[in-house]
Amino acid sequence: MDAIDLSLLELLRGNARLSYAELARQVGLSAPAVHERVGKLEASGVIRAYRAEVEPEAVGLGVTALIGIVEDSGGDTDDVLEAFRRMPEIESCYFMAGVESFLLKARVGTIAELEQLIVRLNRTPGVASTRTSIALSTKWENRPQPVAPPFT
Amino acid sequence: MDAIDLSLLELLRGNARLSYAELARQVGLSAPAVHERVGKLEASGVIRAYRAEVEPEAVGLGVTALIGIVEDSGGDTDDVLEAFRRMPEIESCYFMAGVESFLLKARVGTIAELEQLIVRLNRTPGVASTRTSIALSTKWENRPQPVAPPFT
DNA sequence: TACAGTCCGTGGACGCCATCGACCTGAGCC
DNA sequence: GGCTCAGGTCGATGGCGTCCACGGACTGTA
Repeated sequence: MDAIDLSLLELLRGNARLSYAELARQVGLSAPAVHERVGKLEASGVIRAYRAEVEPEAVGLGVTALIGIVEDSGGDTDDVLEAFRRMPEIESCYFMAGVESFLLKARVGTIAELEQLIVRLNRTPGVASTRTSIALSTKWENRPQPVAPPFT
Repeated sequence: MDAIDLSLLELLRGNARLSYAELARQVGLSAPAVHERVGKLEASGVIRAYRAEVEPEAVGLGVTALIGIVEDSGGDTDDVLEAFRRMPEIESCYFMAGVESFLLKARVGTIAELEQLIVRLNRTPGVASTRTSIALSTKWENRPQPVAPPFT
């Protein structure tokens, strides 16, 4: 993991569909060299995936909500997590410090669907309570940090 | 925007580096047809970007925090937003319903950097107070919803 | 019905790209 | 020195991206 790897990561975070030839030109190596470096970054898990970022409204997911979850004292955290994992509306799941053990980001089409999701969450064994905040608009999301910090 | 477009979106959300030829095979069209459809999805803004998803720890960003912002009654929301936009640590920014006008997701390298970020946020004109929760671990993030809902 | 226009696809062509193997070079180590 | 290995370049080749000409389905109009 050197400066060239960091440039590659930055380029691919900006546009994941750049060709190896183009990446090679940008970092000043040959295409096969870049191919091998990117392959290693993928294999070692530094690059987790390549994703197209889709406008949520365009696929009928206009409602974004952030939901804090307070866990039941008796519940099994793994079971709760597994239940969350089975709910496709939950796009992100963070295990938090604080009273609320989890913070979920969910995306649904309508407020009615959000209501159903909250009901399902409250019924989930191990969940003591939920606290939902609705996002009126997403100013930006998953913005790549422009420069990677100095590296060891 | 028909069923084929939705399949293309789903395929590209799963792997943004699929070739047009491969996409064409999956949806049963020719490569040029897919090329044109994807081009239109990009032009119309349905596809916002293609991003490589990078393991944050691997680039020295091991600390994730979610920060709620209460706005000053006198402040200008646009100015506050602009100030946030200039802080690269802020990866996502939602405008919320509720007492806290914004929810920010920030990623930094160390707790010390988080402290500096919070100080900067509290000093920002228009910000009345902040409430920071630290994510101990990210269970998952930006998971693509498996199937797009029925479409009009 | 006939006709023209539009949309959206296919197939062919051509140049660039991905990818493989062979080879080169410098660093580290006996 | 000479071995080994990591990591690069170069050259070849098959597949891919992309442009263009063409054609069928649908629609509105005479």
